[in-house]
Amino acid sequence: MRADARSNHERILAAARALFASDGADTQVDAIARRAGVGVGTVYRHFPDKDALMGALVRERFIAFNEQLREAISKGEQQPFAALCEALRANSTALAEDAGTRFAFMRGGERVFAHAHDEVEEYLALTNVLVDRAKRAGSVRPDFDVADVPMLMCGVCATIDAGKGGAGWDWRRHLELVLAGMAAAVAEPSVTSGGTP
Amino acid sequence: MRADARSNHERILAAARALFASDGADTQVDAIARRAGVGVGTVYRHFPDKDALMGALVRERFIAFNEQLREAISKGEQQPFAALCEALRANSTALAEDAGTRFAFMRGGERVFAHAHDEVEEYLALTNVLVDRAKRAGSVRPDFDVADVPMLMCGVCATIDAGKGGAGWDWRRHLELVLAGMAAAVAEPSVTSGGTP
DNA sequence: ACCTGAACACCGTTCAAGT
DNA sequence: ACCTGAACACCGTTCAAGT
Repeated sequence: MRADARSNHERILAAARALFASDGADTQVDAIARRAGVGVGTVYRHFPDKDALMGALVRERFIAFNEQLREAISKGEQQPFAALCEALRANSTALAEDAGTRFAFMRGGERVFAHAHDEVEEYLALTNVLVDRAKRAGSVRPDFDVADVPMLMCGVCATIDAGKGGAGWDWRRHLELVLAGMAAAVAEPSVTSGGTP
Repeated sequence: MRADARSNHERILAAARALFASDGADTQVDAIARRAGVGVGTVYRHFPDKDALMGALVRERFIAFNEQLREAISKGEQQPFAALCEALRANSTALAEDAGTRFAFMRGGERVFAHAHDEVEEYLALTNVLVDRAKRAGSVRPDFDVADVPMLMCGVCATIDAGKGGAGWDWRRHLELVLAGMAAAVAEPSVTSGGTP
């Protein structure tokens, strides 16, 4: 790729992240092109459509998530559950600081996540290392599954977004309640008896 | 309101719910009008814009939520935590069966929820009755707050939607983990020490 | 190879004319 | 009072012309 093309590629992504963050659903491709200092056609040369732009943001985020997970894996051998919690806190904090990517997470559908397929697979594999260790140590409920992690994190992400919008919710609280639910604590009879078997 | 106008009003809402459910973000106002058997202008006569249409769906849903809460309040005097859990399960199940309203919940912003302001207030007041009873009974963590309920339910709603879209997530599982986190269980030291104070 | 931006297509919203 | 739908405005995407 030519040097100017690579520079355009990066500037378009940065512009998209900034504008999705500030304008959300009102973000226009024209505005992204203008902010990146290129013509609209150039945006479409680098990213086939708006979904691909959002997909690229999601992909970058998962690459960063995976880096944080690798760090937790290498540092947290002695306290597996604490390591898992710290990794999820680190992931959430990063997401909380990146409203543009959050927009892509929440508003992009399957088509958007498809652009990050490999990175999501790696995310699950790395998370599984942490979950598995914690389960062996007996500090996570035995019926907990790796697939529960993105499910619960999707909920935290929804709270981050809604929380900034006037509702005044605290995603850190949401995350801590979720971590408490993961822990191998003695749940009340009424909880464990009432749910899906 | 004239009888034909009231009938149109209801048919437009039903058409919107059905089309938001099947077409999501691709739902066109023209299509809603066609399905309701009216002209576009009539849609705009009843609902000033698309947000108002979504807001009406949200409003109807909260009215139904509140009915379910009142039922749980009147039936669950003896087992306050079980009553709270049952109410949240009933709310979630209703939402899981109404993809059109879910779309409005997730994609509508503050402007959409503003159309249901009073109903949301009542929802919080009714939920507080259940939470308060359970806290007095010692079965919900003492630091739990009513405002945590919509926050956590927002997460469950995100899972319902994402779960139907190929990810294969089970919102019932999400809800049960959330209920376990609400319970006054003995959390691991590593959880309680690491979060926001 | 890559870039540009005018032109096209699509859809939310309005409003003059109708009952 | 309420309804209709053609017309307008706006924005995602394309593509012929340029470097």
